Amino acid sequence: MNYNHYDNRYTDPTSYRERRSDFIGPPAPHVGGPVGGAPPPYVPPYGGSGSTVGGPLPGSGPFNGYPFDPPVSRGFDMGRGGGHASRGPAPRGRGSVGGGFRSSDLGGGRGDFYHSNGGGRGFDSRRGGGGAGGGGGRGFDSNRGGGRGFSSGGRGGFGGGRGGGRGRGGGDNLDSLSLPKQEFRNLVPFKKDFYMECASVRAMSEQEVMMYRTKRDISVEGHDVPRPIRWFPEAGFPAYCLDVIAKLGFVEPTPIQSQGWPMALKGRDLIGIAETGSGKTLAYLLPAIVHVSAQPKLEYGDGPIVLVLAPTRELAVQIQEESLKFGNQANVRSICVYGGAPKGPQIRDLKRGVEIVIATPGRLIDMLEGKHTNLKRVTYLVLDEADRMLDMGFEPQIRKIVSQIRLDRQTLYWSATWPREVETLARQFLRDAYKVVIGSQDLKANHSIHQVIEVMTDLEKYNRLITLLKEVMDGSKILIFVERKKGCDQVTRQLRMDGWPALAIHGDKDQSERDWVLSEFKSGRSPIMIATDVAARGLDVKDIKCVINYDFPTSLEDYIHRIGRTGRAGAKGIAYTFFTQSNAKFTRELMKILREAGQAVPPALSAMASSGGSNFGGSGGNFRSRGRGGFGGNRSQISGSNTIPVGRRPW
DNA sequence: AAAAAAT
Repeated sequence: MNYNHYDNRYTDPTSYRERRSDFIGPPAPHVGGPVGGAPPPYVPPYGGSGSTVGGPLPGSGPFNGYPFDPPVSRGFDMGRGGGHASRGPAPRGRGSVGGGFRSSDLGGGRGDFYHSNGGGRGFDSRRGGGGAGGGGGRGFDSNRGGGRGFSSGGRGGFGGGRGGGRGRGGGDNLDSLSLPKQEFRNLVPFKKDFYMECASVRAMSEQEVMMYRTKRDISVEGHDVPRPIRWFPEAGFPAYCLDVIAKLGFVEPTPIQSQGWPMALKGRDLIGIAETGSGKTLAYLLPAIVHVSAQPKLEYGDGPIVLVLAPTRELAVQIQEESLKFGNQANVRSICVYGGAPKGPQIRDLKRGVEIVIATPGRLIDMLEGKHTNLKRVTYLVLDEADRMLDMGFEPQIRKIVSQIRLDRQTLYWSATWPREVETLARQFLRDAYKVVIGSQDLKANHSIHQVIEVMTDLEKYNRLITLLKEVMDGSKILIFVERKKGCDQVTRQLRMDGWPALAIHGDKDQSERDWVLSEFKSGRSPIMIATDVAARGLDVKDIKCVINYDFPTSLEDYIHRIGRTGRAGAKGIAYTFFTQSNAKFTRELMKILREAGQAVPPALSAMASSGGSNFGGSGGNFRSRGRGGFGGNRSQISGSNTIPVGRRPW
């Protein structure tokens, strides 16, 4: 139990409960709204009268008693407006962290995948059969060739993909010095194909299979694709898993599950793309449990068998919670390894031996460097939010981690968004993968979310937020996204000043505060959460009524993920988005998303599209979106130049 | 022109 992320509460001088009551006040006949109880009609709280849900205590000012009152020095400044004014060098919160792993460290000329055109990486050599470790490569190929002859595919391994005359000089030291090169010789073979097609599935005609897939919008790629299963028992999971599924109240597999499970159980690599809230986590966790159960028991000193990587700590924790529901059996323990929490308990748990590790990359690398665990026994690797994990900031870390894992592993990628550019990079870590996409691969929002776009200026945002909250607020959960940490604190502070029960979460806050804020939000005790993109992906909070994009996100993928915090598991949701002139470059693509989802396109928005999508807000636009939106598409792409990053979406 | 991820 020591690995529980709430541990820090118990080590705090003030207990969690004390702090809570400090904020909310006594369970309260005298406070207007009982915090946890049935939500009364929300009384917009101007004037800080005591009559608010979880609002300020009687007689207390804003922030009074908020246990994580942000110090003013954090730039928690009350002035609003002028949001985009400051252009100084953004103070990097975690400068030291950032420094170590950026792609620039990987040596000259490499470029991240968004820029891959310039890099000359020779991706394709991999498929051609060989690549032969690419000169100074890492020697994976030789390892492979020597011993096992696992899979005769012409897979060049990493070497092939990367070598390409790049001369990985200095940059690579980072990998080789801090982590010993993994030894892949004489690996014990392992089993990864567990799939036995159920008779009722085999009985389906090709026709029926096709119809089933069409009806559920399932498209598949790869050779030897298994048929979808239609009911939980057809997957062949252990009985106790089916019990849990029944207890959770699931009736029928979601499309990603019905096609993804047989694929994953066959032991094959997989790219699984399905909309937010459609059950991707279970799509990989249950096969993981089957996988683990078939492996020899862990021995002393062994690392995990299953490794799940996630982009934020909260998401990692959530995945572990999910896996705990199923992993009650002694042979599938799971722990979560992530930053911001004390290392000691994590180290202890790792050393004790654990089958499933769910981790954020940084802390896992830390653990590997400290030799507290190893990845020699990992045979089932999951990248959740895979496109995010392969994004610039993460890719080097992923590369480093994956280089420690045997090549004949099973690798699975999952996300709701899958930009085409990511696939080439992604396939470097896969072999002979299936791909299953629910719906089209184009950017697509969950259709049970009602999307409302409101065009306005920056100066109008706050007032509109207040009127919107008055309209919407009935005590249920509202998640507000802002672009930056500073703005996150500002909006939160202002809302609290105005008496709204709002808490902020972002990456500059202590993990203990992040945990606390999220739990307050989840429980509904604090029904308004203001967040940066730390909360954009994966988080599954029950009954979020409404998402508000106070600031438009920096990519449309993020837009999809953010609004996907509502409308989960078949529920309806609503998402309001404040859209300003400075977001004009997203106009066309956003309209496409709206149309696809059958949502109204407000005239003010279409007007922005026809007015030319002018996009010169200061310094020239975000390279990631260049070439994708507005009319500016081809405008400024100097083709062939390595100095101008190639946009994420070349069409 | 952001955020996130190790200390």
